[in-house]
Amino acid sequence: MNAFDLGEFEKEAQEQWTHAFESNPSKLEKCYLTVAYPYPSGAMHVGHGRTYIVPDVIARFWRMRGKQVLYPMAFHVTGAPVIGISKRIANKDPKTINLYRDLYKVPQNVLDEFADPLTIVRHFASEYQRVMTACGISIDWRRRFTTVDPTYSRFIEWQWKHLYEAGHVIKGAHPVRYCTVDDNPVGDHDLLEGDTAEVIRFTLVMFQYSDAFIPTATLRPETIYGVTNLWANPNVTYVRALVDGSAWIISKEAAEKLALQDHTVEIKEEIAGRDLIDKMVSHPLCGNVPVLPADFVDPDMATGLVMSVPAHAPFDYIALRDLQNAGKYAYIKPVPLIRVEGYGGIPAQDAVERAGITHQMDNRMDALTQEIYSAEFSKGRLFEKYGGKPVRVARDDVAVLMIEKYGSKIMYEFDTRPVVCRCGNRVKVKILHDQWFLKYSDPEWKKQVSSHLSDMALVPPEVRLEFERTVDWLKDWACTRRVGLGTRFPWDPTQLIEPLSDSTIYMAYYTIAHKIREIDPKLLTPEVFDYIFLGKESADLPEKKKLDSMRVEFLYWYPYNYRFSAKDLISNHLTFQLFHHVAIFPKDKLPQGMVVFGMGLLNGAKMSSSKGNVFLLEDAVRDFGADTVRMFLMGSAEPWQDFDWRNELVVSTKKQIERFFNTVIESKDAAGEPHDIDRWLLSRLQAHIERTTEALSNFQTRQALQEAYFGIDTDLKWYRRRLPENIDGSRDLHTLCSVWIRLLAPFIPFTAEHLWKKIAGEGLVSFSPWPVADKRLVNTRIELAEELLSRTVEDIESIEKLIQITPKSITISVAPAWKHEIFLQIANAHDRTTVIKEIMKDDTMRRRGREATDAAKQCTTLIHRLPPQVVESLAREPINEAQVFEAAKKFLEKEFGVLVHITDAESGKHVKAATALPFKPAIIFE
RNA sequence: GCGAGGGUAACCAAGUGGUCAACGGUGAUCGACUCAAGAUCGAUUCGCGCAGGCGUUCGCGGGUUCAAAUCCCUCCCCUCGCACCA
Repeated sequence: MNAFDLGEFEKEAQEQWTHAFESNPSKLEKCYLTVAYPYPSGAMHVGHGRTYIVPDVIARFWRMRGKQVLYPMAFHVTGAPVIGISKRIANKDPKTINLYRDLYKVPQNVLDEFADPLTIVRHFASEYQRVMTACGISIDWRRRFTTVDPTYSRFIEWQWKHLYEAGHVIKGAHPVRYCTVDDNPVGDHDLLEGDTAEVIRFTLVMFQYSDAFIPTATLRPETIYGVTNLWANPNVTYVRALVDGSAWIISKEAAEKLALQDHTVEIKEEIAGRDLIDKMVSHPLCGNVPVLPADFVDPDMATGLVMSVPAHAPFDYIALRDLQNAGKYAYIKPVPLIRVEGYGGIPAQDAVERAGITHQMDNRMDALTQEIYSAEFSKGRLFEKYGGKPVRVARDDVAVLMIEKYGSKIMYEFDTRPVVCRCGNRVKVKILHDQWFLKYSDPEWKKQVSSHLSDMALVPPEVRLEFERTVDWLKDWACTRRVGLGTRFPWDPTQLIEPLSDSTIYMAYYTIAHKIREIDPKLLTPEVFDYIFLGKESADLPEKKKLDSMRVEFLYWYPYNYRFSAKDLISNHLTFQLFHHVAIFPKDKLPQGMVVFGMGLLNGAKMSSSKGNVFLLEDAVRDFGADTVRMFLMGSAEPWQDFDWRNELVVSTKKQIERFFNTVIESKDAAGEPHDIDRWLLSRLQAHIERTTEALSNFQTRQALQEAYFGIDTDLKWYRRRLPENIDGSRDLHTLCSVWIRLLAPFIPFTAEHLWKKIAGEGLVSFSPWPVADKRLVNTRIELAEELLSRTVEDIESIEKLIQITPKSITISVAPAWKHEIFLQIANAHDRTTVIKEIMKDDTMRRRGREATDAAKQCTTLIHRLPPQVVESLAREPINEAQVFEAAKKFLEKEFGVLVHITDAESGKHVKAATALPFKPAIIFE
């Protein structure tokens, strides 16, 4: 059967591969590759395909190079997303139903089961395995697990015991975005609006108002000395509430918020905003000030009341000025308290007037506020009578003073609003207690990670800086959750370990996953894992024999050689796993390298499941064949670059595979005697082998394909052109095919497996030895001769096209010996600018005069234009050009259909002959 | 805003001082084969040129150099990350 049928090849190979990639410790050197396991909440698209195919190509490459390769896979099912999905499906949310039923093509009877979240991940996990297998990904499936397996939970508990004992896990309180309807913290992806909002810490300044307090929130407590009034919104209903037992006047919204931030709040009565206007309030640091009306005061911002510092806040300045322009409160004057370079006595006035702002609603107001805020913070200094400290110092000092002496409290609030939950409710800030953290901020821990990072191999090298910044920047990570799937947190079983935190050292678990299943989870105490992973002996270990065999696995495989993952995981997962590894494992078991992937585009637009802009991997395999999908994904971009899936390109990739297939089928039985051109072909092949090997060693899948496919294909074109008439390919083509199939086997394993059977008879190409370049077959003489010939052919073609006449004959005039001498001298010269003078010192050259200097100049230009390797070879050993052309005379005459003469330029009469240079003969049309 | 990466001909993309008018691939045009279509093969694809050449190009502008897509500076634009989420 010689037909090109990818589907047939796939069936053939799958039968032989069933258990082929199961990998056990052996005498061979190991190579352990791991990729971030998927969260199977939907169908795989071609972007996922690339994520798993890249490591597979690398795995297949190293396997052929004789290493014991481990490439395992598992499924991450802990976390909350699937819970939301199952709820939405149960509630018949049309968008979700559409996604799962129509796009992911989940059968209705399965969809009905999706009310149970675990069913969803189980369903898609088996789909993943099926499609990965269809793509030919060489995974050891015996080691498959999910993160809710009881044995895995025991492993996580063991890990956390160590983290805890090392002081990396701490308990604290923490302000979070919170939805009171869902009764849960709100993540970025759960926000309808306000995803850029940050939680800011405000100081509440407590103004005395008769028997109650009016708290105003500020970021600038030091400006208390310049307060001239408070602002209240006359159209808002405020409340009088008992907050921690004392009476506060605040907005209704504020009462609700404060109740979430460690305060007991009891609303007593409502107070109309207008009833507060013109009332006097006081604070020990600013004395008595009035409450003034302002429509801009937002009851949903902090306490709903604010203090006014017109000298330093542009908003306050304009609001006051507007009231005064209406003839009111003329007695109030801005009170400056900060001196700052670049501004006059009243900075807010200065800035507003300079910007020409006349109106409260001017959209430059925010920028102006920010400008003054920054200027005063970085360069401002309080007046002597207020202590004379720089603002950056005074701000904290005054805040502390207020909290200690004047009853101030802290209130958390967003910097921009509104912030709205997916459920439609306004998000608030809540202080969460009993929240546990991984202390990634710990400088000592960071230092260990940095130090290890500097020893790691990172691909591509540019990501190193990003990793370093991430390690610096990481803060404490909240590592427990209240909802979702996962392992219970050992010190508070009401909480779960957060899903990113349980996925940090699972690469070690793969080494034992297929064996630990045989042990009752109840027996898996921390001591058991201490033995397997750390070699710590202890009494009464169960199932010692099994443990020993797991210890052997771990010691053989670990540490992993490379971890593959998309670049968006640098700032969390990829860095987290380094923290956890350095915390748990000894130095010789720490990760050795990481490869970071780019993103996937579909026809130029970002791939996104939620937007429906995806091409399902299964459909791609069905429509184009697994090898086509693989070769396209590997060849269209290097792994770390973004790739763009476009059907038209995929179609042409399939044609390329077919061309390769046909070439091998046609050539594999060639038996002719080899000619010089065969020697050329094999010589070139050695370079392709070398460069493909180097590219794959560096994870450059695209570069490797350029060499292994297009490089060889181009050579074959020249080869066929040069083959003497009536002569078939030689038996060397068989050698070439054998090499070519193996070079392409990591990329298109199905086709390769099929062809290998045809050419080698038995054995799997997946386990056959990777080709090694044979130096003895490299023949630079022949390569140089062909280079000269093809360049000359190109020249003749371009002249022929230009002058548009059919010549009767073509004469090729090779350069005379003395020009070769000049060429050599220049090529070997250290300083090419002075070499011409050196040449002209020679008598015979000087006698040639101008002719010689011109030739020297032309040679210099030519040398710059030729590839350095060519110049180098020529300099080492010049070739006999006349001989090369004589040998190719028949070929040239066939190519151009006219008589071809070869002459020495000196003996030719034609003026053109004088232009002959080494490696660039004169061409004369007659 | 902060951090990282990037802008190359119709499109994708290689290329980090002279091998560069710029690899390779797509698309397009022409030609061969064919009754025809498809597939396949060959040629062309910045401008000019009836002799292998010249001119102008690598986000914009400026600089360094005998020589710049490549090094330096200003600016413009794009992508990714900025966390309690996989």
